[in-house]
Amino acid sequence: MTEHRHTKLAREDLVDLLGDDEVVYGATQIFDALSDFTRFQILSALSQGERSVSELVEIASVSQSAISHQMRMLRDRGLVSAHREGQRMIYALADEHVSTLISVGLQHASEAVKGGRS
Amino acid sequence: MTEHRHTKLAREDLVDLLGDDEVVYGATQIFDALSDFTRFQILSALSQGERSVSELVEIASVSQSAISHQMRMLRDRGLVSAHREGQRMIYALADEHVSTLISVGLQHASEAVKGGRS
DNA sequence: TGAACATATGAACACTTGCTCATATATCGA
DNA sequence: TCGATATATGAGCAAGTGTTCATATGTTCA
Repeated sequence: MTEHRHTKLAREDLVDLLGDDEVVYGATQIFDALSDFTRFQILSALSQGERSVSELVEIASVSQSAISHQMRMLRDRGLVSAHREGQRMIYALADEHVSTLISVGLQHASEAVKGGRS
Repeated sequence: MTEHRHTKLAREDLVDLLGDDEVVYGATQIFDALSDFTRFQILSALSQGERSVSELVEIASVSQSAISHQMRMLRDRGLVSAHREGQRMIYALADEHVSTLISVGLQHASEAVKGGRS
């Protein structure tokens, strides 16, 4: 396991990363994962703990098939990990950054929505 | 102007926000803005300072029309603001959260990519 | 006013996406 | 092994997306 516990990036390092198309593409991929309502709900739930597929079906209110398809994508992108427990497949977040992103995204949205609500 | 300078959210507040579909949808919208390669480049550039449309055309290597279309979307979502300076339109980030998200996204991607490169 | 420059807009199109339906695979208990 | 339960997979489709091309609007300077 690599050690990388929320070390803040210097501005110059950030600019370096921006010059690397592969890194930039990778960044867009994680944002893409969070850009869909269903996937956001899945990842938010996982950010609070492991969940089985059937639990996620309940949480996201979509079909079991839809959840499975989404989980495959999230697994392919390395955002979640899975292990079997009896008949159930248990999914967990595989990337600590996702939680941070969810938190910042929600904070942004709640401030944006506050303005529009009396 | 509302004061909201990076106050960290308590876990309970986060769970509250997750229950609000409107807030969740708003969060997915900002992630959607960052999920496209062109828009990510635009927003990264703006996170380092104001830019005109023609500058963004250079940075993102797409047509002027493509940039204008994207800027309209970013304006509609309240992520950028614009003002005119002579013949130029100058765009700027309108949301401080975007910079944070870009930074975390790049950090995630650089760690992910590091593994795949010798 | 008219040419040159900067940006915006609308239509059209290839491509992608998230879903459903049907079905396959995997595991458990009797 | 059989039926029940849990999850995965593939095909197909309606809806959405990002781009380009052509053109419109806006601004400056002579």
